[in-house]
Amino acid sequence: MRFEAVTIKDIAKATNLSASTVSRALRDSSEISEETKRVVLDYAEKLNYNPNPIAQSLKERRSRTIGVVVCEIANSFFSQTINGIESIAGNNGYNVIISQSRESYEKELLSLKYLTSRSVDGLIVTISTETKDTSFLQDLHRKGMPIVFFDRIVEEINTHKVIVDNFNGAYQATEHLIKSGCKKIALISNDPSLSIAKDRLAGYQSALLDYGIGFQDSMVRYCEQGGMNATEINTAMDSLLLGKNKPDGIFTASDKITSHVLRNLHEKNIKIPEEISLVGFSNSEVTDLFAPSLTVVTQPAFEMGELATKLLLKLIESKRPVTEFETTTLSTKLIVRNSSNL
Amino acid sequence: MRFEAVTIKDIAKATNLSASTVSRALRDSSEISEETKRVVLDYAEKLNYNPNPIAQSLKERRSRTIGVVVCEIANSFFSQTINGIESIAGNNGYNVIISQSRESYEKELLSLKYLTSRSVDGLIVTISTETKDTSFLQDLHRKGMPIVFFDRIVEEINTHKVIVDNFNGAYQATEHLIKSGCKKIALISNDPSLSIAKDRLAGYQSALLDYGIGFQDSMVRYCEQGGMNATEINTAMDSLLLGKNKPDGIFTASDKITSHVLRNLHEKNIKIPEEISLVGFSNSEVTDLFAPSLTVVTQPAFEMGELATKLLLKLIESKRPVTEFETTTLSTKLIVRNSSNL
DNA sequence: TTTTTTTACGCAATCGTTGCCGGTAACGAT
DNA sequence: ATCGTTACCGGCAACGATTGCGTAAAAAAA
Repeated sequence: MRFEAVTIKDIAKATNLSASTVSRALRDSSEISEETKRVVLDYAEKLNYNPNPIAQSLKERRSRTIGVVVCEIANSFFSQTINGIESIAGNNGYNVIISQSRESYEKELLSLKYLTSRSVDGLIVTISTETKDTSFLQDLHRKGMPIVFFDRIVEEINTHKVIVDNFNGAYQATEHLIKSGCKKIALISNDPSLSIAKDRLAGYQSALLDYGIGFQDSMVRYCEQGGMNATEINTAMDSLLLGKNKPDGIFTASDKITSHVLRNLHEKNIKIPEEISLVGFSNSEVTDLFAPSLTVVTQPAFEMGELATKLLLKLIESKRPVTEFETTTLSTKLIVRNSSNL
Repeated sequence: MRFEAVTIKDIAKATNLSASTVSRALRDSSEISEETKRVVLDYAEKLNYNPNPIAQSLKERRSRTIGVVVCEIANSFFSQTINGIESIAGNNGYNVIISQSRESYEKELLSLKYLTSRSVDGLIVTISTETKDTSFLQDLHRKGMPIVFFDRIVEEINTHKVIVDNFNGAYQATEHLIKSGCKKIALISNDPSLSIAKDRLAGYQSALLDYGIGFQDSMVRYCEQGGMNATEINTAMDSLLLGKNKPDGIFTASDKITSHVLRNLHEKNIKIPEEISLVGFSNSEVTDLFAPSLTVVTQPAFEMGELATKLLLKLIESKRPVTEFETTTLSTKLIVRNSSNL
């Protein structure tokens, strides 16, 4: 079944004018008499005419569509970002196609190929935890595809980027654990190849150093799949807790990891914060309801989405090739609750 | 800046063939010699040619795009549904444009107008809590736009629908509360004009009846904004708890309402389940981590999305107007945890 | 009245792709 | 030598909207 829309030709036939005149009348050209404009506009109104965006896209060689590649929609941080993206895009007449990588390099590549073959005008991307090879993105970038990275950025590609101060967010979280009395603080993070993982590790290390606690590699666990499956995190937890150097505080570096770790601690009947304090990155809106309520580092996800989109639109709508790029760093926020109380 | 793609004409020029021959060679037509095909395909491969979907859309008068209108992406139930939608759509070469109503009739209308003006081939819709007037949707449907409803369906429009057995889900939840010893069970639900609210109310009433507990209107509260703001729910809770007939069990009929009610009970320092038991619809993946862990009714959101998309594609790709429509009802699942323990 | 300017509109091409028709060369059959 | 067939390929038109260019008619200037 097909939905037949009104075209400019329908209006032309009905008004006994040419398509060009109708087009110009609709776009309020000065070459058309007021009289004719009124006739055309009235008729267009009556028939509920809408210009066919596909035809316009073909003519203008642009789709007014931006592609977004995130790891997972059903993740508070990303869904909030998408909210921000859609709000700005919508206000500027752009639509958004979202694609998920599910932390898989292969799916990410497929997503990117799909989006570019759908001729998007630009891309907003956060790379998957598996991604080591960014040559496809580099190719796209070289060929002139506007790209903005957020969250997990690709350092070697020079374009606009939107991130939070991951170093400082991690520093504050670790510092908070230290001030809460923790002496042996573990870090459970994403794959260390990710930009965010690097920065958060650095912040964690720096805080330990500043407070005279030595950094130990044995206190750090990396989740190569970014916490997509619980097993990975449970393994990390097991090895961490069964060792001789049992931590009294855990800093988790992502949304998924945080909730999985909390679940694991529950299963092990470990008291929080009495035995182990827990602080994690999380943008979930219900961490205050957790048992115990979670001390979290939150990111301004919505603003990040807005900003990334504004930057992308600037790239897309720029007349000449852009060579000056900016990396915007927003602030995280530490919300202290009961999983880390003194 | 613009991203210039390779076109059929580029290949035609380079191979000294006509555009039509190239087109046919690429589509493996029998009218083209194997020789020519190889030349064309090799060249296309080398240049990384992709057919321009916009031009194809214009030619074929279809966009291979489906529009989705949900209330909020950042809601577990809907993001899981979107997952299902994207998976089926992607596998069939369709892309998905998502639009949010944020429970506002006005935004819903704007979303629908936007999507249809972007010439989507079909729509997957769940209506907002504010929506009373569905004439716009009816118009679209009458004009032949394929539409599939899920979750909050529009009864008066005859098309495919995907829902869960809301009656039974509510019945089970209420029954469970009764069997847990609750005598005075409150219901906090969405606006009663919504199909799901009606069905869940009916299931709740029926369970009360079956177990010899009279239904009292005073035990029911409706949230006209669907729990988009906490105030509305807090007001409902205040009036419910301050009355002489204080409930000993609460059944919440949506994701958002459930977590807001839990938060409200915490603020009031009410012990769960000792003072009040709580059971609610929720598709959040972390309700097991709540304090206390929540007894919930979950919906197979992903499958609903998949199914809705399959049905929509069937509508879109049907040669003749479809007149026979089906309403598929999936099952909910009651997961008993500590917010309602005996 | 004649010439110039202005007004208002149509024609045709374009974007990339594809369906339809037509054309040509090669080859075998008559 | 002529005809018919087959295999291959090119040209044209169209999808819907836009735009440069051309032009008839009306208005203004001469």
